[in-house]
Amino acid sequence: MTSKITHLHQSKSIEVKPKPPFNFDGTFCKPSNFPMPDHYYEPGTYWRSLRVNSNIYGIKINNTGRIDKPEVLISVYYKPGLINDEVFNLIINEVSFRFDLNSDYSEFTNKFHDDEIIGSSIRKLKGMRVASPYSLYEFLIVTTVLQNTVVRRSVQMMNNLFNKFGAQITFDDKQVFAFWPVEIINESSEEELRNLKVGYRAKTFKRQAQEFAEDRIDIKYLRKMNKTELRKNLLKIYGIGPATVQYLMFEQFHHFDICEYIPPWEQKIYSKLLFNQTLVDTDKILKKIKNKWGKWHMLALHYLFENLFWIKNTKKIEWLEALIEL
DNA sequence: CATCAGGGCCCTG
DNA sequence: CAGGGCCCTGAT
Repeated sequence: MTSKITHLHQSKSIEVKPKPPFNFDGTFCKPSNFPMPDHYYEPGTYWRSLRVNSNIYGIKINNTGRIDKPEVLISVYYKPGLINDEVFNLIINEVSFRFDLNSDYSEFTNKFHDDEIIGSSIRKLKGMRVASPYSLYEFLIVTTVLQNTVVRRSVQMMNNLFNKFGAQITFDDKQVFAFWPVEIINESSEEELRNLKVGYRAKTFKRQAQEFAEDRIDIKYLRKMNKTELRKNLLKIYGIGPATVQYLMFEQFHHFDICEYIPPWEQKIYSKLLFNQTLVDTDKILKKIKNKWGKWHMLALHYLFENLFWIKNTKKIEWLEALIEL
């Protein structure tokens, strides 16, 4: 509850050149995601907190290039003494990985530039990366608060967690929350967590924190695994089922061809977007996306999905409003 | 007022 | 492999 704010004054920057095409705003702003207090975005600039082991850094990313001539300036803000070349490089590499800056999306965007369904999404978001700014542990917090509830409550749970366990930092005139270290949850009681209105998820948080605290999850190892192994190992983690494992493999590990399951909410949206119907059987949806977009089918859905929410930001989409409750 | 579903997953039989 | 239970909250 103590709202101690850490100021980060010093910074070090580096230019990074992603492979073209690269869409800055599509990469750093995901309108379909629910609001999180850990970052701040405005067109062309993105600020967020980043926890590396027991230290917290501020990250600012500026767009200094264009879609076909990409360049970003990544600045790392730190407390005196908490940076050296090794840590700086680690942070830059990690940020590059999480936002998938080093991948080449040109084959995909060229191939489907004029596709009847995703063509307009590609033309608008060409070079948008599949990005997840979180560590694996942090991502599991997000997916857990999403489970079996409405978005409004997910937001409430997330804010309660940040207020109780998070740290606040300010840098470059922006103030954001940072995630807590695993140990804090591991040392808290389930009752303490339940007081944050997370319900039965308290148990999930405890079990997951324990698995991470005991070093039973090796992210380096997971990143090297093939899809089958990865999936099998992720499913071993408590609280991860078919829906979460798919989000993980896609957003965190950048596998673009692993759609085996369509959650009910997305089923409604894809029924409309792909068939212009209210509810189409998930098997039929799966068959169609694999048939049309092959090894890119999940990426294709992402372009379609995010573009829909970009449009929603500027104009009202009646059928979508009905599917999104406040 | 009561009931229920909501962007799943675990556990049991 | 199907189905009940789980915390809570807004909608009905």
